Amino acid sequence: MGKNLRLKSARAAKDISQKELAETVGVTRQTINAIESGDFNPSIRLCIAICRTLNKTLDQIFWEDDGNAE
Amino acid sequence: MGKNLRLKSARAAKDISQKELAETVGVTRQTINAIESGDFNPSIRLCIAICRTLNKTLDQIFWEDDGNAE
DNA sequence: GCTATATGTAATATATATTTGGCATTAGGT
DNA sequence: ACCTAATGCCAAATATATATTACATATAGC
Repeated sequence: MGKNLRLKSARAAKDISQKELAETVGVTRQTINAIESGDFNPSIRLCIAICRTLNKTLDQIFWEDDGNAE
Repeated sequence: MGKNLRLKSARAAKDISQKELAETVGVTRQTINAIESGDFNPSIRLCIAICRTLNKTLDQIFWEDDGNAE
């Protein structure tokens, strides 16, 4: 499963650590780390919470196969 | 938790039954029913599979809080 | 009235997301 | 050299998504 580099990048763009993001959305750091690593398959509500924190939408962070131009 | 009427509506627009959608995305009918009923919190991969089947994006079916004009 | 399809819902079982706790590495500051 | 923050990863425990089976209702066609 591929890494989620868009998540990692959006988090970096806001200068938020994995730990901070995790606390903000109410999960543990390991969960955020696993999502970025592509190790699993988070729930939609968690995805929505992450996107809100990073000021992105679901399509921008989790949708695949379209135009993901940098 | 609110019902997902956008999902129900998108499915109706393609004239696909809960059972057909379930088989297409590889889950059971009860799972699709529970998502439409808002009873739980599906995984992002399942959401993506549903959206692909219905020719919609994540934002169109699962994103909340923006402009959802009918 | 009978049969078939579509839907809503419930109980129990299984798979997996998520937590907890821990260890290792890297980079920065003192 | 030491300390701290940030990250990657791992094993075991817990919470919850999902499967399985089943029952009920409504509608449509025969």
